[in-house]
Amino acid sequence: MLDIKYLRQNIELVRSKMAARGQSIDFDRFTSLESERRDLLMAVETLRSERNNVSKEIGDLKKKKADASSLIARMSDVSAKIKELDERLRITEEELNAFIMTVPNIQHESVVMGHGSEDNPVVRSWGEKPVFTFKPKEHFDIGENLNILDFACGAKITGARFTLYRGLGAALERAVLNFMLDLHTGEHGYTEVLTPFMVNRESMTGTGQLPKFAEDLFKIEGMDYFLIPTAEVPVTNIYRDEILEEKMLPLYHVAYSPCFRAEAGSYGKDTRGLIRQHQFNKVEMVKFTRPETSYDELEKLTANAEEILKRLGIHYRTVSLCTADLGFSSAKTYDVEAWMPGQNAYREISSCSNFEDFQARRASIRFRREESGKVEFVHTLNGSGLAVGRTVVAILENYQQADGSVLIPKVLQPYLRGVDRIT
RNA sequence: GGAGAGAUGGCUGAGUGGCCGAAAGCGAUCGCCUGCUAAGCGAUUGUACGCCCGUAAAAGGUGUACCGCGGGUUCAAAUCCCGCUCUCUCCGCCA
Repeated sequence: MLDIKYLRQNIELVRSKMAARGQSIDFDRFTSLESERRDLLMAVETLRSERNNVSKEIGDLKKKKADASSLIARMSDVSAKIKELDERLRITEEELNAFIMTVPNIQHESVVMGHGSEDNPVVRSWGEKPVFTFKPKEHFDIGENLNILDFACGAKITGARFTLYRGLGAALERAVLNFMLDLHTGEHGYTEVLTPFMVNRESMTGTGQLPKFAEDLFKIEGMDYFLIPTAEVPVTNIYRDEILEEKMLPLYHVAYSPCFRAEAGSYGKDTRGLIRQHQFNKVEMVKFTRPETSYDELEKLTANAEEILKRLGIHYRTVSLCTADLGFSSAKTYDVEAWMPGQNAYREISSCSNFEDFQARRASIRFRREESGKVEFVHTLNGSGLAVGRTVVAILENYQQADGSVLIPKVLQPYLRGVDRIT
């Protein structure tokens, strides 16, 4: 959510920023709603002020046993008027709120103008594509041949886009996520949290999934709870409606969670394999920072995600999302894309974003400056570190051997009781 | 699932219709005192939104709202009434 005051004063700037994102926003409607709100507010507050004053007089008169009936009659009218204006104000604020909730964040000046993912500039890459003496297979073939991934069984138990992992497949998934958590907590300074996997409506609204993206969520029947699409939601909401001390910042949290996504609108895309599931595991990093450090923190956060792939020995590249590809709440996003030899493509395995104060304003997460005592919004950032299922895909495809077996990267072997190859 | 108790500021806790944005204590900040620390004394101590004045930004003044959330009664609600949520205790069930 953008700052209403900022929006009011910078309409043209915001308009051009939104145009670059391919969004057209009806700012005339905003302007008229906004001035209507202020007019109504002023009117209602004036009446309230009168009522407060006269009510005091009535109290005094009554104490002196004097007659207050004419004042009471007048205030009765005033109260009725207040009620009526209040209702109009409520409706206007609701509309204004609904409007502002649908305006995306303003992108950082370093974000390049583009029309789609093909315009995302590559900012760096690491490692090299492995060379195979045979035609590398896709992970679902490797996994099924080794009997560690069973897509048919996942479909039987639940439905499409669910998978059963068997034996060393299940163990590999667990090894990968433990390795990630240990690295981020042990070397990168993150504090681990384990959160609820379903959250209420306020939490979903705080991080921006609602009201705009309800169709992407799974909702619990009979309750106003939702399955989380990412640990970002519960972790960011830890500090919802709080004022933090400046010296607490920056706060680093890392959380494992399963992620549940309805994947509405992605029919026919990545229908085979682990790439696009209704349920997948992810290790998520979340930061709360002072505004002046958030872009440095974004670089560090992205480096923390990349470090996982370096240690696993998987070639990747990092792209900076262009205006058209940038998420709703994000001011700047780096995607880390791992090389997947079976697919002969780079696939997103992490997405690291700086939301600046966009989420913090929605979720009301603030901090008090030590110097001035002033309250300001924090900046929130988050990034996958990494998507666990897709990391397993990358391992299977990059470490596959001619005989169909898969080597286990050295760093994971301690997490697999020393197993160095799945056969 | 059944029975009961509760929700007030950073914290503890008073407040059953007007003098309550809210006593008192603790904590915090500033000042005095002091060789230093402690003690003591004094002052300050929420957030949001609007308006005025003014500014590079601020400061300042003023109004309104906020005592779990939503509604109602009343000239007037932290206080009375209704609904909801959450917390705690006991019973049942359970990993």
